[in-house]
Amino acid sequence: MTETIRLAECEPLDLDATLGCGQAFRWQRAGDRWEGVVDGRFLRLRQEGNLLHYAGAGESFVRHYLALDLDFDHVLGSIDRDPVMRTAIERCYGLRVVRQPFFECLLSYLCATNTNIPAVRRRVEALSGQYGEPIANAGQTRSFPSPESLQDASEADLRDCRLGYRARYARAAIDRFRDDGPRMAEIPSLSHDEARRRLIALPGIGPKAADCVLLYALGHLDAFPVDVWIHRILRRHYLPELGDSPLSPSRYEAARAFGRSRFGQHAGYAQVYLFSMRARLSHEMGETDAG
DNA sequence: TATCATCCTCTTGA
DNA sequence: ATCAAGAGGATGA
Repeated sequence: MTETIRLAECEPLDLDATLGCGQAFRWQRAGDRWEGVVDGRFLRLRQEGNLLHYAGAGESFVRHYLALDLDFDHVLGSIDRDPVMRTAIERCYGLRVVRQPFFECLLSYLCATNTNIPAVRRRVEALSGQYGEPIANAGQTRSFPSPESLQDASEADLRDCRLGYRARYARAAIDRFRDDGPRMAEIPSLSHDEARRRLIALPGIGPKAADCVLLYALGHLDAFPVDVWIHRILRRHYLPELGDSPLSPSRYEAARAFGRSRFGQHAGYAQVYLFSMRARLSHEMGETDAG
């Protein structure tokens, strides 16, 4: 660790919660620090109270990735609307939504359908190991591959990276980046609704994955992804009328709309805080946390 | 328009 | 040790 950021009073951070909550898949705890790859850089981070030690990138890169510029108390204040949320905020205060690279985030959440967090991590690591670029002074660690680096990967190759039936969708999505690159590159600059439509139009990307990309990569903090955990929590604490039938498209939309209207322009932060409390907030029938 | 079976990998429990 | 059951979203019938 070569450099240090002294976190100001208005820049609260809980690094463990932020990197360990399952929003980004390449972080690993190594003793008292975290190691991960972001946008081709091998980052090492360690938090010691209000000191954030870092190496592998410049201060502005680290600040931007961790969204230290965010008006944090304003954001949390805006979602602090009920006792459940208040508890989540108290337990995870300093948890932040990081700013992930678009393509990596898209493929990661394509790999995250119908599966759990550890499996996604293995897929992302396999893709990086096979097709990513080496990084100076990072040992065997490689970057997450670009669309260009993945052009040579066949569907079978992607299956070898444990994608399973998702390999076909991943291959087709990568093809879109090759064949329609400029249009894909527009997505980050579009409005929430328009970007969402374009994302859902991609093979293997449905409403949930699209909402994750909107929130974790495109900066739409009002996105509210609903996975089974959020669905359980909403059912238990907010919307008992959701019942316990599976999450159909209409039910998904109802849950999403509820989250967005209740928590407002930073609903995505509410989602992340609720998700981080999933074990405590959803104990209905001995469910175990898969991630 | 809404359900429902299918896809695959991994974990858990028998 | 081996294997069946189950978890988890997108798709297409």
